Amino acid sequence: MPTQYDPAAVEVPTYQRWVDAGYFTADPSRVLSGERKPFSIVLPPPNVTGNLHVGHALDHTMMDILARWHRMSGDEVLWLPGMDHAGIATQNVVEKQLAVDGKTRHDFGRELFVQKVWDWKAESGGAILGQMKRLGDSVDWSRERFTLDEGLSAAVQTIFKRLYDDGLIYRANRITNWCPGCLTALSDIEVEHSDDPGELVSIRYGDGEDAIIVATTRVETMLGDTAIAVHPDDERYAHLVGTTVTLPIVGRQIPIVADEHVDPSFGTGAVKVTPAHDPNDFEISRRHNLPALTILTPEARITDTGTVFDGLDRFEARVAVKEELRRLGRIVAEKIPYIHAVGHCSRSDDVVEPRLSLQWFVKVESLAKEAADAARDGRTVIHPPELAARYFDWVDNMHDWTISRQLWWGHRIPVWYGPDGETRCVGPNEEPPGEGWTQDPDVLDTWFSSGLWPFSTMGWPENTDTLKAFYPTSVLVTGYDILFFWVARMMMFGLYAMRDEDGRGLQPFDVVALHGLVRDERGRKMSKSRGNVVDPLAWIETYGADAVRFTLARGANPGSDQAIAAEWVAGSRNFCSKLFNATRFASMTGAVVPTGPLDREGLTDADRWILGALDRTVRSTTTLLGDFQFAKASEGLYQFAWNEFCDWYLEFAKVEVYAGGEGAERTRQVLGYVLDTLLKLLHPFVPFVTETLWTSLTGGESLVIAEWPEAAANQEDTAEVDARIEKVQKLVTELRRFRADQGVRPSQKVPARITGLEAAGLAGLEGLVRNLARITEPEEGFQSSAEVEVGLGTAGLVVSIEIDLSTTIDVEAEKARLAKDLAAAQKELGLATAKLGNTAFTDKAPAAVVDKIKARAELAEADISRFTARLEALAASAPTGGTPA
RNA sequence: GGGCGUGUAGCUCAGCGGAAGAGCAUCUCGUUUACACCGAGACGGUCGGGGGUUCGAUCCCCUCCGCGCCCA
Repeated sequence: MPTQYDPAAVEVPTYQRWVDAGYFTADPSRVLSGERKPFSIVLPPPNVTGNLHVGHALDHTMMDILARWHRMSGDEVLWLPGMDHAGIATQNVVEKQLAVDGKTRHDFGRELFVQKVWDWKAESGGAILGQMKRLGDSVDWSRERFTLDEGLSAAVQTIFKRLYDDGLIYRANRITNWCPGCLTALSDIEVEHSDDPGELVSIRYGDGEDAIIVATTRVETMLGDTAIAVHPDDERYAHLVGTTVTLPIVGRQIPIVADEHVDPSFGTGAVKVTPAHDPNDFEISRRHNLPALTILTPEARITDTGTVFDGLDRFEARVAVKEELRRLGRIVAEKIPYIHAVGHCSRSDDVVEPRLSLQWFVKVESLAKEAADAARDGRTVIHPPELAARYFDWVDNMHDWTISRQLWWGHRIPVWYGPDGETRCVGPNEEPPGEGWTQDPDVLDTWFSSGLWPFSTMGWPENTDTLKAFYPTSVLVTGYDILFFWVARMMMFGLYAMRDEDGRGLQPFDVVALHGLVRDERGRKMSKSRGNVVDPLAWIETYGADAVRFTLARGANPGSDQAIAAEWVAGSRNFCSKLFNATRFASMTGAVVPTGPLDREGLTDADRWILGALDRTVRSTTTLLGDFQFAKASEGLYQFAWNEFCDWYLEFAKVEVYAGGEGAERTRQVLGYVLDTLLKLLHPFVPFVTETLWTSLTGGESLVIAEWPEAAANQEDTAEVDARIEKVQKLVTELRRFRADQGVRPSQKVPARITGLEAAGLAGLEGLVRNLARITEPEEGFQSSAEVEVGLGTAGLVVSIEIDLSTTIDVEAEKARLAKDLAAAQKELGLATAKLGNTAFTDKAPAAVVDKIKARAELAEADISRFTARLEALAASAPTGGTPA
């Protein structure tokens, strides 16, 4: 057996073995028959163009931990994978390829272009699925879905028709977020705001007493102004309301109107009104019957203004119009730079232009209310609860959702227009109308289809066994940053489409478990421009998937961000190696995993101590996983495995095993039992290394289908045993400290006489102390050169060890050691005495607390007198050196 | 501007009314037959500042300062 674990050699074949064995395939019949409880997760569908980034790695690790834990706990687990078609992103990818040959999608026509996108998807799309396998995702590949596949497309058409017939989908001319790069409308959540430097230009309209000054960051839009608005109570402008003013450059007369929504305290209190290019202005125009003049083409070039600026790009026009206004003496002030929030397209990063256009919308009011209610009444629990406010903030203030996109790649809107202006929405099983009718050219927002994901993937609108067994899903795991993207959409559609027997909406998930962002090692957000993006696959190659998973799990505190760095992944790799070596040792010493429950008769204190700690770990791990506390669960397992099992128990076990006999046999069983249980507990976190070690240790088929451990039913109270082992640890640690201070090499054995063990209740544990502290029995000619006294937590309870170093001791080092201990004890005594001298404390504090402080004071006093005596003895006996050997 | 978080050892984070914790980093010693991807030991913190409540505050309240996120 090698001394180091090599993840690269085992991970890929191990994963393939799991898939081939069918461990991840869900069987709804076992749920419907009542044999097993269901546990289901739908994977928030990644983008078909995407690659696994470290945020996915965290998300997937959490889901996989839950899936594997529930599978081992005897639930029927469905973890359903798939991808979304990512309308804009995917179309952009293929259009970029065409652009290399100087072609556009229009050169091919709609049908041919869409075929090219499918070709691309077949060849290079979905790389992320292979990357999920590397990470170890235990998803049911037999149920993989794609938002644009046949079944899901039928689901989209079905729900569209239902919403349309219910009056929840409508078409209207509205101001929408328009991306001049992608040439499509966007929904609110596809717009990202950033504080960008721009300029705030103040322009004077009119002259003399009738002059009115407005400020804007988009000077070119003045060409489309159709009014000036002021607040009705604003006395500064009262005399102007109802009059008109000449629009500079254009020469058009525009009215001055009074509108409640103008903020009189902002700027000059007057605003220019450009109805076709600003949502607020559009509202004002509707209230005052103002015309809306579209002055920008879809590509954001000036158009239809009748000025020399027609044809200019918006940013060129911004400069040119300002210069012309300056020439006309209309510029009164400029603030440069002026930092303000600017919306960018989340796909292309182009500055989004508010633009009046005819689009399809979902009327969200009733849907959003349902989505909020389901969370408020606990049908869906948001975890951690402090993030629920964020969810409510969003669903309570949602605007109607723009669902049409001017793209070709996606679900085409199933609405047809007749020769006489008729409109007909076509359901999934209906024939489209014939001659003379044309279908709406637009497609639906990708999230319209991903909103159906929790049930469309299970076969909806058919009432399949999968749906019956696994909907509502148990938990949705996702980052708080996309709470709006996934959760709100899926909640709205799930509650609308899925109903229980009473016709009540059925929530898509029982729990929404939110995690934070993965940041770089200094806590900064990862970004391409900063160059601090980490590639989880590179880390998987270097350190193994288990190491990446364990690092992410260990940092995953609910709802909060985590930092990650390569050296921490290396630490997790080291942990996997530690497990490997512990198992290696256990195998070499002949550890056996008991087939039934462990026989707890005749066990040593060390055995009972580790079993007690193991039981606590089983209990806490199970509880913490149920509460999505991945960080604490991982940390607890790490501490148990490394600091208790490896650092102490294995050393105790060596003493017993090397002694041979019956005790050795029992220890081998305990070793096997603890390791078997530990590997099971760790399997959801680090599936590959645990699988490798467990199958080799036990000869079992697979940990994937092994049974999740339960804490011993009649667990004995190990408090006394724990106290004894703690004392042993204290003795060993103090002796090691003395040795280190005296410069005695760890491997060097030194003779020593121990007294007081029996009084401390440690009579049977001398062997452990001697072996771990590397001290031997005193032999002939034994001469103590130093005495170490170790206090064991109670005043007067002291074990003394006389050590024969067979050389002079380093008196200065020993003095320093004692002085340090003395100072600590004195500080302790000072604090305790002060408290006890305070009658307010002794009167009001609980008796148990007062007693505890009294005990501490006594212990400190005892320590002080002991340390003082020893220091005095040192000073008297050896002022210049040590005692001759 | 509104809201939500957050500030604890050099770094990343737990703890959140009764003796300051972990991992990593640093320093010293060490090839002792599971492991140098290791072992043993050590160093390191007026728990952002200031008030208040309490017998007692890192923990509760107020306030100020710093940082982050979301929404306008």
